[in-house]
Amino acid sequence: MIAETAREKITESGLKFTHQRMVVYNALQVSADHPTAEMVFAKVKEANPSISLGTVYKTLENFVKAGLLQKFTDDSGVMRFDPMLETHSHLYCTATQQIKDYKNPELELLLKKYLQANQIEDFEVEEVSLVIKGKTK
Amino acid sequence: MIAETAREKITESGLKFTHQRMVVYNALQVSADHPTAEMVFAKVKEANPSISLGTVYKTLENFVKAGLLQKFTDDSGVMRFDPMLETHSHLYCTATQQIKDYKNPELELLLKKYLQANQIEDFEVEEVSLVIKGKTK
DNA sequence: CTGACTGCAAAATATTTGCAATTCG
DNA sequence: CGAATTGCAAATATTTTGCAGTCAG
Repeated sequence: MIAETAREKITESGLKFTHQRMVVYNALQVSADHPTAEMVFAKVKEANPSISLGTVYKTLENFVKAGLLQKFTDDSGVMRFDPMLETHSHLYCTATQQIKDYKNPELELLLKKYLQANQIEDFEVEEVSLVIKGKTK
Repeated sequence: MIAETAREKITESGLKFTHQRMVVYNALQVSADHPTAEMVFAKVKEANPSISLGTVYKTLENFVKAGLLQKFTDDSGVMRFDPMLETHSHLYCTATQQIKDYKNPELELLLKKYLQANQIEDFEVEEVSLVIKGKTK
């Protein structure tokens, strides 16, 4: 049951479980795009009309800190939230501005190995973020 | 002479040459970090105290459109401007939030070749943007 | 019961826009 | 001269913050 998964994940991560957090959590799990705070707010209002935008912002920020979400900013400077936690790349369509996840362990390994073999001067690599820009066919 | 180079580059790119554009252009050429519009404004005011922030924004945007600069947004959603036009990666220090250019043709070629050999379904790659996160030693 | 969370509104930040005055070619 | 550019201020957009009231544990 999806409500149960949400409750587990939220409490496991050390956060208090609330109705607002549950609907925000569920909205993100089913999102294919990488929604902005406003997009999450719009979607979540259907299930919980009294939720406020400020709460959505705070909730998303708390989820990121708790490790339930990742966030990044898109080319126009707006924050995007991503429920995929494993290492992955992003495909950015320069025509439609859509952002899709692209998971390719082989590519990730290739990069990781290269950076291990070829140390960068005065820099200790923690993680790598790859954005592939192009057009959806 | 630096003023001459600026004039050439600006006019060659099809833009009208103005004093404001010259100082903005020169400020970026000598910048090592990837300045924000505000940072450019602060630096440029020394050479041209009457310049306005709006003009700096418009100038930077025009330069990007004309192909004289690249821009991207950092993790906090602020726009950064980069005078390096060739393909390159960025080193992002998670401790100091500093962003440095990292040019490595071998790595770029490796990525390019991999993506050529392994086509992504329904997607035509145009360019690749790599951000390496970690800590400056 | 108590600290954490919510809703609301105001504030802070970053960027864009409109327009009259000015400047480049 | 005419079109493009500038400076300034007001408008937008996004995100953060403060605080009084509410709720989960």
